[in-house]
Amino acid sequence: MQQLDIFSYLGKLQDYYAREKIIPSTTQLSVLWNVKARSWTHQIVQRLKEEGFLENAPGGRLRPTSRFFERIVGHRVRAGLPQQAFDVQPELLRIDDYLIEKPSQTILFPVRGDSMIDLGILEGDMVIIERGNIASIGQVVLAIVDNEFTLKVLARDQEGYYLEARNEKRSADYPSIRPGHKLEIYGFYMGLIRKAHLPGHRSGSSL
Amino acid sequence: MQQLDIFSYLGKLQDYYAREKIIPSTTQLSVLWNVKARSWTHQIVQRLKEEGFLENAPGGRLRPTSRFFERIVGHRVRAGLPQQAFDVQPELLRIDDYLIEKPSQTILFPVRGDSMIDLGILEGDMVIIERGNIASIGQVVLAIVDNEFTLKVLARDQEGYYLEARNEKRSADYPSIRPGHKLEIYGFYMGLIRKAHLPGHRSGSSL
DNA sequence: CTATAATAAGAACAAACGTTCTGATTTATT
DNA sequence: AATAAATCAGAACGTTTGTTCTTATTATAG
Repeated sequence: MQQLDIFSYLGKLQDYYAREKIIPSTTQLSVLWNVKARSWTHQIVQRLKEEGFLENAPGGRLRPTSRFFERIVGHRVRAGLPQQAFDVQPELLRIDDYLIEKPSQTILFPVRGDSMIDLGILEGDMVIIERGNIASIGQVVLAIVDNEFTLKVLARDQEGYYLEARNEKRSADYPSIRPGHKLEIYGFYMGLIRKAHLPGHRSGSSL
Repeated sequence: MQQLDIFSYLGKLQDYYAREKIIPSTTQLSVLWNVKARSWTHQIVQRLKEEGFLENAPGGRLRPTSRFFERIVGHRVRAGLPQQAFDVQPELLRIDDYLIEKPSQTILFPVRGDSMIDLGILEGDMVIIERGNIASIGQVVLAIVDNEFTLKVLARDQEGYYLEARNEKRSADYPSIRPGHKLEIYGFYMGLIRKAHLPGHRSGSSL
């Protein structure tokens, strides 16, 4: 008997996907894999599905699963490291996938000031905002106050809704904001991305 | 006459793609877009191709271009609310491009603990690490200490290099780490991504 | 060698596909 | 009201699709 070497097929497909960002049809897979019969290609695909590398998207076409992209760093680098890291290399867009659920209603917003520093939101960060105006108390929202956007925590007391900063040290500088008549909420804080500002030159000595 | 509102179609497709990770067939696009005639769907697709949001993969199927993933960046003042108008081009950026310069040398790393909280790095964040071992003093590095990854600030005094935490409040809990004989640096902190934990539901999907 | 299961190929088919054509309806402008 | 372009719909085409069936070839264990 033999053992079908799933992984040689998988490898070729992974390389193809890295290039073309798409899983091809059975016919094209046959070419890619040097398999003469589509039926056999189909068989291999079935195996890859059983192993959890592929799955059927609505409509029947194939798409990669998360296993398809799996690659543990520890293996490549150092055997036996307890914590795993995630390799981003094969599929760049996974960060985008991870962060954004409704692209059409999402905008990025640069943060100014340190009024939300206690939540780890720093000046220069890009906040991910999803449009919507049904907010819960305690949620971080992007509100419009005096025709300017401001990122604050939505709060409420007997007098009604208001906006709170989150900067304990400078709480005096960031008093709660009570809207004149109506509180206009533009969207919700869904997360953030930050680009570290590196020290200008990398002159350090090698270790 | 009229103006075909490309962006309403594009938005629906972007949301669909975020869910299903695939561009569907013309037939399914018709359903998604509520268009009765596949011919008209085909027309809209042509327009999206002309605008550079879609392209044909080998084999003829559609795939998203990099423009497809561009996100709108908002501004401080309300004046130019991002309404996706044609006349005023909003600023766009791709999250992955923005964050990652060298995909092949970049990994993501989940943060545990609050030892770096003063730098706005919280538990649950994903730190972006670029491999390399030439570090500058003051830089945040991912080091390997006792066979575990740890994120700390690289420092140096007359005795040599060591690692510092950044948590003023609990500085007693995070003493500086002096490597036994050799300090092994895995990579540098290049930024981070954070998914806000919303009140109620939605725990993160796997990356 | 023989038996057996994995591997490979081909033929065939209904369904779905991308595309083109032709015609109807809507819409804004004159 | 008349016009012209944009929008929408339906039908029809040849091709590719995913899938199943049947049959040949290989490799290994007994």
